[in-house]
Amino acid sequence: MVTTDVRARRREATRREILDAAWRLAAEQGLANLSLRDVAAEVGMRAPSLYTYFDSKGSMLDAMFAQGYRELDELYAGVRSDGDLAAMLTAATEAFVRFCQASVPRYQLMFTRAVAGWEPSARAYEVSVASYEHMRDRLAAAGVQGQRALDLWTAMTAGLAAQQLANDPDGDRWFVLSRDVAVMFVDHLRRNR
Amino acid sequence: MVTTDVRARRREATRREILDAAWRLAAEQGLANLSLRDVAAEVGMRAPSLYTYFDSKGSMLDAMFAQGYRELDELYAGVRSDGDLAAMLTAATEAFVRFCQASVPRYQLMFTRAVAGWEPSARAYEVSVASYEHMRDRLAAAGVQGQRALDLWTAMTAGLAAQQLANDPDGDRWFVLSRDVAVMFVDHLRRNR
DNA sequence: GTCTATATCCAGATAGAC
DNA sequence: GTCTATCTGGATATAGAC
Repeated sequence: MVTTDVRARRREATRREILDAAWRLAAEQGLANLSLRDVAAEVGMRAPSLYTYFDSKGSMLDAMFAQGYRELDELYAGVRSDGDLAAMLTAATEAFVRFCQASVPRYQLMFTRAVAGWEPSARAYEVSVASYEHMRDRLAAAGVQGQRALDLWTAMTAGLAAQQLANDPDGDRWFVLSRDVAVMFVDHLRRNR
Repeated sequence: MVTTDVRARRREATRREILDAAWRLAAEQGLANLSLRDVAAEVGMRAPSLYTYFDSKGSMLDAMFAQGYRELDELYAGVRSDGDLAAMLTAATEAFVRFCQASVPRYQLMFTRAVAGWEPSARAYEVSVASYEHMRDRLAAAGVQGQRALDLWTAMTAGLAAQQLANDPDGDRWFVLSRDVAVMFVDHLRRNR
């Protein structure tokens, strides 16, 4: 049925519009203060109409959460891995810090528990796990092997981003340490081999 | 006036009781869900009575925030600094991760923006700055000099704690990397001298 | 698919009696 | 200093008309 297909596309487009509006408002007034009323108003609707597109506020947040991890996945996929390891890790770290700076609410939704009564559903969580596994495999191929090394790495990149956002959200203070972290880490790997 | 003094003490004791109750409830039901009604009930009062002891919910959170940084300050003051640098940094990192694990709401209040409409007042913020400066001075005395090195250090410890709380709140998975981080960092300092 | 109207609930804060 | 009663505002979600 062609008409059904058209309607499905239209529906998907509206869902996108709603999510875009939600991100926009979250950036303006804080993720924790995001309300369905405001999101609806932002797309020219009233709150109850949103329930045509999402089962609940939680399922809308689920969609945003999964979207964030798909974006991170794409970002990491674009990091060049043909140079030496330190160069690749530097690029990955810089990309990650910029990714976090680009949208504070996205960062909060993906990496902190900033929304009061919500946590990602199992379905949404799977997307984040897939993203993590892709990163793990790419790093392993580049020479970062073992859970312990990977944990050390994620802690350092998470720390850079956290400090950058908390203390210098629009600046470079921790971003510029990306290369130091990468070199330090590569030296650490060499020493423990 | 003796009576006034007694009343001031009593008042201070009640303030303590209220803060203890707030921490307890925050641990049970989440910092973001903390309400004055519940805190009041926990100490056997009704919500309006709390306004005798705190101007607003925000000022209660301010007191909790400042309390957290005073506790962190004491913790760091107790870290032995007579051994070699790597040993001291390992101890400091382990202490910090345990400090964060000991109270998730305290961690959220101090280091994230987990409460919707609140941020620390200027007075409360000063306490956190003082704590930071003490840590900075202690590290400088031990051989960690310069803003860049300090920023690198805070990022790594913040990252360990963040990953530990997010992915293994009651475990050791990132805690056990404290020594690796310390040694890695000391090597980095030596190389850049 | 969108609306109005409403149910239900909970929050912080204040007025004023005792 | 503590209470009851209330103000004010906001949230998610549902019922049912159009």
